[in-house]
Amino acid sequence: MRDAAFCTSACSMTRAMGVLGSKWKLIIIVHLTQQRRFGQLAQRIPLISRKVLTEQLKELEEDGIVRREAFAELPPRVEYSLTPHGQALLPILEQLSAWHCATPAVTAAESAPG
Amino acid sequence: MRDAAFCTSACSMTRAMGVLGSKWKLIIIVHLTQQRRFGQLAQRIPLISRKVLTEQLKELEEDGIVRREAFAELPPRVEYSLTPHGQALLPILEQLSAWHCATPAVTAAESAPG
DNA sequence: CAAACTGGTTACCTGTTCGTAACTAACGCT
DNA sequence: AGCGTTAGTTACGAACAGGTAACCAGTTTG
Repeated sequence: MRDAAFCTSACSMTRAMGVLGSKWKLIIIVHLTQQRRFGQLAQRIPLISRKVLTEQLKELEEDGIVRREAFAELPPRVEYSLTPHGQALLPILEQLSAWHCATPAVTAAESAPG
Repeated sequence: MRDAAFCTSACSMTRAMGVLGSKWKLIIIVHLTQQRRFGQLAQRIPLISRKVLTEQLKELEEDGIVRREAFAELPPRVEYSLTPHGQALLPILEQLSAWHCATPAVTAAESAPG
């Protein structure tokens, strides 16, 4: 989802979420470090459908995060890669993954004392 | 949204998105560095409704990211703050905001050559 | 002729998210 | 008695996100 109202907010985190705030985009960006072909991405990203992958890649391309290269072949071969702007996200996403791996184990009982 | 299927994925970014992948959560976390009262948060976070704020704070509390403290007062006073686990997100979110501020200006025409 | 390949599109449907507006509780004040 | 305060709840409807399945194109192969 690209949220126009978010994108024009005075709050920079809100603007960032306006562009990246789909549940799939950060996942796709991370996977682009390992696969480039559309079909490979569709196979390797857990739980995603081709329809959503296509849509999200299109938005990422429009936002200058991803680059699309179509080769003049049949059957069609298209490869996606990160632009420098997209590459700049990678260290941040690695920290986010690491943050989540450091999540303390909590039981349901103690995580919601309220 | 908390997505159970995402939370059990083998991919760590997918698991992280299973917990944080709502469009509001990172925004709320950032705002908790400046406001603690529920009403202040509702006023200062752009575009959010009290219903969504309540729901998202509850999930953040359940996931050990946010701490809720209710004072024995009337009318009720409740303050929210980040747990150490939530605090650990802040440098990452600052980088995300900075990344977005560094977004190159693109016209619609040049951002979607495909 | 049919099948396979790839990347993408589309119609339809379901599930989720969200916003609105009204409501709740108990106290203090007028 | 009614109003204001705060934080939270709830019902309802709207909007959005997403999945499924079928379709498309052109070449190659059997």
